[in-house]
Amino acid sequence: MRVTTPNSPRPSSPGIWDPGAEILVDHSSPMPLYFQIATQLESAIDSGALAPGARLDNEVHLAGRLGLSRPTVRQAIQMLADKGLVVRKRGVGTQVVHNRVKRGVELTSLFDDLSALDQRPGTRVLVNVVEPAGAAVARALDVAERTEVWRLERVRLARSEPIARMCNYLPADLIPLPGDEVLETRGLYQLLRGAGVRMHAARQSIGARAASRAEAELLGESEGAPLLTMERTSYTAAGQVVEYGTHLYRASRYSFDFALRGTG
Amino acid sequence: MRVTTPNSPRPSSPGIWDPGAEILVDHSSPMPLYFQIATQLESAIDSGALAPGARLDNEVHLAGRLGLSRPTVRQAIQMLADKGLVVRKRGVGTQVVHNRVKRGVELTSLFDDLSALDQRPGTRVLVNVVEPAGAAVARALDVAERTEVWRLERVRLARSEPIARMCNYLPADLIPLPGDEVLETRGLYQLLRGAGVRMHAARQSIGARAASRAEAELLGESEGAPLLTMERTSYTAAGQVVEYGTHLYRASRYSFDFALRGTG
DNA sequence: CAGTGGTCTAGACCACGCC
DNA sequence: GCGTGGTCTAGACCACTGA
Repeated sequence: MRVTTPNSPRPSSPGIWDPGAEILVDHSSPMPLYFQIATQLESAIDSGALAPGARLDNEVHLAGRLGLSRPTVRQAIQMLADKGLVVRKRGVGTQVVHNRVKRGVELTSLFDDLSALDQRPGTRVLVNVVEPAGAAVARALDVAERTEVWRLERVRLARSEPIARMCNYLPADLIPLPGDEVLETRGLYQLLRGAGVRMHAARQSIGARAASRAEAELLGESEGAPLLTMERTSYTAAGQVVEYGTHLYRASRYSFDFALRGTG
Repeated sequence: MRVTTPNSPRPSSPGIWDPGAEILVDHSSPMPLYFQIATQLESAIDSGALAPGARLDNEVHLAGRLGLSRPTVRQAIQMLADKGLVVRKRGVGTQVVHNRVKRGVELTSLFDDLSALDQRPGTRVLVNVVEPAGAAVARALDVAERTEVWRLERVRLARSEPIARMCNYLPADLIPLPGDEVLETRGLYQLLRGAGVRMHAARQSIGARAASRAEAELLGESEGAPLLTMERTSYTAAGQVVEYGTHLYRASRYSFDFALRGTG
């Protein structure tokens, strides 16, 4: 997608990186133009071609150079501003942020997180059944009581050591039920994404408590050790519940890192 | 800002609430038009006038009724969609979400949270000094070592019971240093907002550990009790560090609830 | 098929920050 | 003053949905 042009035909002012030279738009692509621009600018920032503090070419120039209207270019840059990658200041310009806030691990799964950290994630499947929903689960999934739901209970391993115990409930008709062997090599969110289920939002609650004897044994901790608890309900864009889960993490081995944005 | 008109002059189609009848825009106001619209629509949703599932008037009609262009109206509705209050579907329309995800407690302070819950928050100030930054604090605040920083240590109370111990570091020149008595009645974020400091993003890490003897005593727990730990760095829109804090919460009395949005 | 949101254009004026 | 982003207009065509 990104094309590098080592020498700009006309050097721009010192300190101002000229994105026009490295951005190409494809009018025949189904991908929106503003998205094409944003993607390429983001790549430039990720790769360091656009270093922190670098000023972007201004909207009007960039639009002219790309042969696009200003609103389109503006929409692209706004995407980056919303992500916190650049800062816009009226009368000044747009700059790549200095102190980049780590990309929020929003709506990712533990499996993804561990994969990204090269922690060799593994899974032990304890329960993988379809059963009628009890009252609490029915309320959480927003379905009628005794509706068939998919119940999943797993232990997550990293480098062969237990990290978490995860209990999940999902609508039974959401995706074809995978066998245990599939669940052992793929995260739940990975499976959902693969089946075209797209998460859009989630409600999450994080707390802590002391480990019971059984929990301690399962996770390789001692009784009374602090555990992180996480309860999460995930939704599609249409507001349908995708998944309800209650997870238990060893506090000695895991913490939740994330980025927040905007004052609401 | 919002004006209620009890009787619509011309009843709209059944099931479709006609926002045009209740929305007024003021072209002379310094508040952007799209923001005026979004605010009033949000009020209608909050108040229940726009019930979950209700369809909004479409963009073109609404624009015509308000005497505005479609992009302006669209920007307003997009704000609500970004907040997760409405769902937009091409070929269908815009609906108020059924399963409303609780407003994320993004970048709020514990004091705000407790105030909102009517928990009668209080504060005991343990430390309130300006001192030279050590290596770790200097790195966290992104300032030179031995720069003067404001150090704050407090115990947060709710209904006169201790809930958390909070340690914060801030650039000393950010706001005039308040006396202890001010800190006892106002949250830190409240003070910062009042001084015009606007938080834009934060990096946060939540974990858990067992209470030491001193911590247990301070918080009214027993030694070894599980505590939630939170470490946070807050930034302005320009990427400057506003505050670095390490907090300790009684797990028996507090949990972090928040909403996540978008798949990143 | 008609209706909806998604995208895009080619301009315009304004408010703000800096010089 | 001048350049910047912030806002706004009045159209346009397209893709998708549902009847």
